[in-house]
Amino acid sequence: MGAHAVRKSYGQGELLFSEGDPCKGLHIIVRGKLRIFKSSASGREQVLAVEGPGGSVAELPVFDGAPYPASVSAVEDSQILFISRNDFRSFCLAHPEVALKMLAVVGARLRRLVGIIEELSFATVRQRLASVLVRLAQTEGKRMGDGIEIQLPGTHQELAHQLGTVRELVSRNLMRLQAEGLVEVEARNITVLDLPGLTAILDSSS
Amino acid sequence: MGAHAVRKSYGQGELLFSEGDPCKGLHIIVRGKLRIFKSSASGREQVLAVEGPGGSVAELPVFDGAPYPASVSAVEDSQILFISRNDFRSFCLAHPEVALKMLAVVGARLRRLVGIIEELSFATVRQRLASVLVRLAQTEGKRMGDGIEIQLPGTHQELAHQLGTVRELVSRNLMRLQAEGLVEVEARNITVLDLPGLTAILDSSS
DNA sequence: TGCACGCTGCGACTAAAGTCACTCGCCGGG
DNA sequence: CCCGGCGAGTGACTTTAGTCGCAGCGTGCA
Repeated sequence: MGAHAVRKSYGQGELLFSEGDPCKGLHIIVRGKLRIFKSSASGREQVLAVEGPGGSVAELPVFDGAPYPASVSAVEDSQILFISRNDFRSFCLAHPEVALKMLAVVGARLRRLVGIIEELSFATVRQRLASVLVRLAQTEGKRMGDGIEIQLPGTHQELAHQLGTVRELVSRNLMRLQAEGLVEVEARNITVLDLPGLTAILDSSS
Repeated sequence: MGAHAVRKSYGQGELLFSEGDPCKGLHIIVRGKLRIFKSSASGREQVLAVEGPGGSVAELPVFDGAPYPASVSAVEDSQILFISRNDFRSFCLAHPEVALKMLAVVGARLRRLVGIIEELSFATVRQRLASVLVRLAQTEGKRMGDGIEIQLPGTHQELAHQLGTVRELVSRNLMRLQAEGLVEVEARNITVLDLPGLTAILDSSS
């Protein structure tokens, strides 16, 4: 009866499973950070979500039994709680409020995916980049004398994967924002000098 | 106690609700066809899904109470069964298996969204177009002497919205496929002459 | 009959995205 | 100390996407 959970550990960069693999069960993050992503034949990647402690991964195939629609890897060393498909199903049937909770979680993920679709089909790389910079500035930005200091979560390559583009465009667009006086770039540390100006980029139709 | 459902009717093109509206409840399609879509400031649209009879719409905000993430309009005259948010919630709590069913439905939608993201970030307009042609040929295509006859579900404009692009590109790419001898275009009726060739477009990395 | 409107086909153009091929600087291991 | 690898910057180029403006065509309706 007690949820039969198994503890698992993954090292940085390790793959939990790949797109297309049959679904074994639900993964809950105890410690660390996971990256859900799609990869293309030509080596490109598109990150769908990054989940931290308390988050879960692969909720959906648990319910329809179909294979995983995307791959998941560990961004950093992580500890995972694993619950098999059947155990979780019966747990949901016994506790309907848990099922509703799951619906809320899946709903939130759905919203984020819709957001990604919106950005991919309506926004330029420049706008998407500005978008993450604004988000970073608003959440983990440190107010300094001359602006807000933020720091990129990973390499340009990784950021490119999140934006659905390539490294060079990230680099170039960052430089362009700097040339326009909106930000100051020093490697991975960025100072946002003109947040309103940066925000204005988000809804410029031209 | 019995699920308090209301019948509603919508004419062709009518809007059921817009992105950002507060969520009232769940919509189930009795007859007709609904289109879930996002629209941008500059008038562009991206179709997220088209649902037919038996399908439902706006499942997710029912559970988290947040506003609708996208807009929904009727593609053709439609009859809808509407269930208010609270009625449906309590119904789910009383019948856990219904909640699980909903999870499966939402899961399927999630899968489709992931598919859209994949196409948007990895595939060209040409490939996406070829993709829908192949899908149409495989589902509702009529085998004729010289090929498979299919017919576009709507105008080029509408198809463009589904592909996340503009009318002209649909027109041009169709013409190009014709020039290459893969299809024959006569207005909205298309004859697929070389299905393997068309399929080959889908995974050409260059 | 003919006019208006919606759908489609182009041509020419601009802009954005992506590719290739390199250079440079930094850091860590041999 | 030198080397190798990785991340980053950059110029030049190709390809794809998107924009603008307009012409042709059919259908329906006055």
